[in-house]
Amino acid sequence: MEELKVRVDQKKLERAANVLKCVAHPVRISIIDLLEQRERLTVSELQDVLNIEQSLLSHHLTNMRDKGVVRTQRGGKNVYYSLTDFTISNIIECINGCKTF
Amino acid sequence: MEELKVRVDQKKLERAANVLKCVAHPVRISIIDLLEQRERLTVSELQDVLNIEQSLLSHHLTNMRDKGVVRTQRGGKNVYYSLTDFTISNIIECINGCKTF
DNA sequence: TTTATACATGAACATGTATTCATGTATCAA
DNA sequence: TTGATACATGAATACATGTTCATGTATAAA
Repeated sequence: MEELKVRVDQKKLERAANVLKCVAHPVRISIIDLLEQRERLTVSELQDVLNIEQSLLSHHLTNMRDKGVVRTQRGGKNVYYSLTDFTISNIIECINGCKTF
Repeated sequence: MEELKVRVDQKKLERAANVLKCVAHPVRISIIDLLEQRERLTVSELQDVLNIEQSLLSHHLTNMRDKGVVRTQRGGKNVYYSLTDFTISNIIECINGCKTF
């Protein structure tokens, strides 16, 4: 019997859980998917595609920003959102790779 | 301007979100990590490593089972848990791969 | 057939999350 | 400076989730 223990430390576990929680929503997955296709998008552009209330979208984006999943950059009247770390999009591919789901 | 749209259909989005929600918890990530190391583990074995109340662990496991992340097999007094789809463990690697977190 | 072991379940509670609505702020153009 | 556009914020509500505690059930051994 070899030693059995959790190989991820507590802090990392919590950060990972937070990121995953942030990703774990249809709208937010969609946002990631869209930002994978275009490096940066304005809220309006996202809204056009997602067809949800401006305020709700804004809340989701703020959430994602707070958790470091996206970052923003103002350009005139627009605010451009982009993925902080492109690797995040792999997570969705991982899920898609799981045939069971 | 090329066409921009969400490339994942609604049902898949919801299933993905559910799986991710299920994974998005320190205890449950730990369970996945452990089941990656040993194909199957009993509740007691998990409990020994995780150091949480039996009932709480059982709730987490039931949760994971309901969402298809793990499956069970009884062996005498024990119930063995294992990953339904080993691919799920990639998610943790994905997270680890994201340097931002 | 009782007792112990291993695990599951349900109620109850606290806390967290999603959504809506109303309102606020920044930027630009007139 | 006013108005329009683009976006953010906060309060309120509804709903979901995490945790504990008490109790229930299955299996095996005595």
